[in-house]
Amino acid sequence: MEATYDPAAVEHAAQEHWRSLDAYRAREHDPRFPKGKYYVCSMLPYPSGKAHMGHVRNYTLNDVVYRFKRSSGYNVMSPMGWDAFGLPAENAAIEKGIAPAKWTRANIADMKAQFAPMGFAFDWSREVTTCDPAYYRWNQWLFLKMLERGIAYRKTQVVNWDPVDQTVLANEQVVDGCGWRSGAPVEKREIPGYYLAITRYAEELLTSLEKDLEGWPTQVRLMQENWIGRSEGVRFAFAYELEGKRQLLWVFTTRADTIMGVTFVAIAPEHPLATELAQRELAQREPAHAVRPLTAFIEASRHGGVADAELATTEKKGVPTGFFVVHPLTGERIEVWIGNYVLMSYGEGAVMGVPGHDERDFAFALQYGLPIRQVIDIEGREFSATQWMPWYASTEGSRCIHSRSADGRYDYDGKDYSHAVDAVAADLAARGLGEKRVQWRLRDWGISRQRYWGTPIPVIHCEDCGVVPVPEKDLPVVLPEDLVPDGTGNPLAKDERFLACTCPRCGKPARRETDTMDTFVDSSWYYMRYCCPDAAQMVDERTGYWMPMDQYIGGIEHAVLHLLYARFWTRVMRDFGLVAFDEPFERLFTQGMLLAHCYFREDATGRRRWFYPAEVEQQFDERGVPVSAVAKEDGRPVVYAGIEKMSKSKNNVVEPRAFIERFGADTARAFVIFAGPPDQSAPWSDKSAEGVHRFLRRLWMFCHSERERIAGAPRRVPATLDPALKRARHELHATLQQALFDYQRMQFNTVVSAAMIMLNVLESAKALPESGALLREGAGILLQTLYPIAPHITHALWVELGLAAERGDLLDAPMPQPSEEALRQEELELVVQVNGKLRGRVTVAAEASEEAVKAAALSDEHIRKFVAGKPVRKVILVRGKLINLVV
RNA sequence: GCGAGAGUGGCGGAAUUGGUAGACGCGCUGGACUUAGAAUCCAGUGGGGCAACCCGUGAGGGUUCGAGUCCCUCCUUUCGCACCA
Repeated sequence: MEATYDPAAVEHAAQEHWRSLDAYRAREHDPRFPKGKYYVCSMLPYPSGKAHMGHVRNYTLNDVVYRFKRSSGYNVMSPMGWDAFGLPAENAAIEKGIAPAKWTRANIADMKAQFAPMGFAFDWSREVTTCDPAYYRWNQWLFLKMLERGIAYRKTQVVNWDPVDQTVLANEQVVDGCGWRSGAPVEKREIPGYYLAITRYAEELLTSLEKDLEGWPTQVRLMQENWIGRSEGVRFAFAYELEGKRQLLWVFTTRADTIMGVTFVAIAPEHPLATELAQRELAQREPAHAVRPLTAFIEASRHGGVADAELATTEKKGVPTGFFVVHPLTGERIEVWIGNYVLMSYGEGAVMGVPGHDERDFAFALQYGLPIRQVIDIEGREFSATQWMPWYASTEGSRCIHSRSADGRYDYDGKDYSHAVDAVAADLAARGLGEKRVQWRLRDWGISRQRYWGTPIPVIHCEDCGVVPVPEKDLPVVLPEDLVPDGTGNPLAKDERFLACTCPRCGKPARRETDTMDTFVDSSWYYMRYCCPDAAQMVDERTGYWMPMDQYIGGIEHAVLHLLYARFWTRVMRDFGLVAFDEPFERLFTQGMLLAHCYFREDATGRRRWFYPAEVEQQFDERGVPVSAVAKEDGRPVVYAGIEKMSKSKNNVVEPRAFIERFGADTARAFVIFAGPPDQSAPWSDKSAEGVHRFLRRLWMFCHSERERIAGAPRRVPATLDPALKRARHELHATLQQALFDYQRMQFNTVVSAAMIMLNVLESAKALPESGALLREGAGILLQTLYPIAPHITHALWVELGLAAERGDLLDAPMPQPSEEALRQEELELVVQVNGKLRGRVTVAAEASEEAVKAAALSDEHIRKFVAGKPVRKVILVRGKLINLVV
């Protein structure tokens, strides 16, 4: 055994050992594991080409779960793959002139090589790469199935359009109303595309959140709940006449109790009625240069961002149409306005305007001088038509007032919120003008992208037959991999080889669809493909064995996108009989980000130069308070800018390679685990990481120096021990108990602490006489406790101490359990409180009665001083902890 | 604006159910070993006080024998949603 710890050699040897065993290959129904399957998986990475410490943290968490569960007797499977389609590859192509396929595949190879030294227990035989035709053909296949059943459908809808890049942009890609790449003002445009009917599953996706996902963080469940956004209300109509025909203008409201307070109706600029009225305006107001307010307003709202946050802060604007509809209950004539605050995509794209009891309507009415009526009263509070008060919109303790129609037919005065809503809904229903209705915020999932690097949507456009699905036998529709996008539109649209095809229905020449699928389609089911990567179908019975996944690990940023789509996709697969479960992820763990310190120096022009943390030396005063930081290169000061998310622009992305070369993967792994609770963000710190390295080195030294004694020691700890040895053993087992509890609840940072405590205990016990057996037992417990976090060094020491020969490979050695006997104590030290304040300690027999403990406490002179002869009114004894004397 | 979470030493963070606040580590101080440094080891390290002791978990109140933990009010902060009718 080497006297000094050499991480590179140790890690290389351990990895070679496990590679030779093909140790991480998971097999269905493996008889070696009595407890059955356990599927743990991390969200698959995008192959950017650069591995950073954040990856190390994420996959170490995954790996700790893998190893702990395997040591606990489970047949564990932990796969890995690549989210290989997407925009960054196209941008790299534009920048460097490389085909996205080539760039992506090179990155995958690179990243895989960078992950290798970390020693993660991935079953690479199950690797999935989403840009492989063998994978994405099943995206296409299921899409065709959905098309058949109407779950996928084609429609034309308003989207964000970048006029320079010639593509649709997602809401997140619109920055200040402009395209994030081109900088051009984004337009709203009606574009045909494919949608998946996720709203059909809205109810189920919502109720399942509470029913089936106890293993998910409440935060994520809440986010999904809000995203799905169920609201109960009333859908009703205002009647109107246009060109001699009676028509209905539908609106949705959750406040039907305020229907008597309607003073206007507002419709979205994209509302069909707005379009129609604008056309009438065009027809009426010749010549062409005449002022046409409706057309102008609609046109203006077409520009400008549609990002929701931006809309929320935009001033409320509108235009009166001069067109009137009839209030369904009062018969009043109500003017229709076009309002920029009405969303076409929610409800009916039209709302009743009740300025008295809706803050937005209030602001709108105030701006345009529309009447404001109070129809709700709360405990007689004063209502002002010039000043909005939050209680105006309250439903709590509300009563309807001034809510009688002129003819007396409808009267809600005195009714509270829910009775009024019921009555209004019934009255509307009786007239055939409305009914109660549940409205969802969730919208169908638009999956068409005018992008090259994605799954081709398998449809063909024929002049005669229209849109024709590609027949199943012709799948996959393979994406040509040699195209290099140049930033202007979709290169597929210019590629004749791809475009040209024949119509499957009539055989005439036709054109292929050039839109590709949203990459969230790829990530909606890859974790099922891991179970059967070579299957000739989308999934097979092996998926039934591994799924649902036992533990999913990933970032919270996917709370409403990927995690919602995957739940939806799973249900679609279930309804097609492909799988037999509703929810894909039994338990979800959202890991925190890894942050890093950042430092900069400003030059004369105010430009900041950011220093990589390792280039900076932090200086402290005599109390340990940081006072200044200097650059190592010139010793001159730099400005400390705090702890931030790792980013290229702040030059604080810590790359694992150099660190691992110096300190080893075990140190990197143990530090990212030790740095803080796994579900919270934690800062990377070179100094602290070195502290963890020191611990591993001490562990190595300890095993090296005690190796002979341990090897020659009895395998069982003697039944009777010296008090000092007994205390040490007690602490060892109590710490183990704590560590096992922390593993269960995924609080791995304190497991590292536990291992450190164990080493401290052993270090002080080694000098005690007859400590050999205890050291042997303790070293075994320590190595097994630490193993899931730092597998290489523990494996090496396990072998060196002869424990492998005795108990087999560390991989499958069962986790030790604390011994009852070691945990039992004959004597306990109790804390003595007087009136709840700590005043001393007494040592008593474990079974001592309350009276005995009290007597022992009172016999202590120090404690008597605080009791000061006063009568003890009450004694509270907490077994094994403390006694409190109340005087 | 709405919703959720978090505020503990110089720093990262501990403290299963209300029961010894600050585990473990970093940093810092002193010492040992070294020609010297690095490394390592030993001791100390919440604040105040010579001491007995007092004060301390964002602020203020409350419940309790006892509160970092429970309740109320407020402040700060992070995250999510954001004209959803």
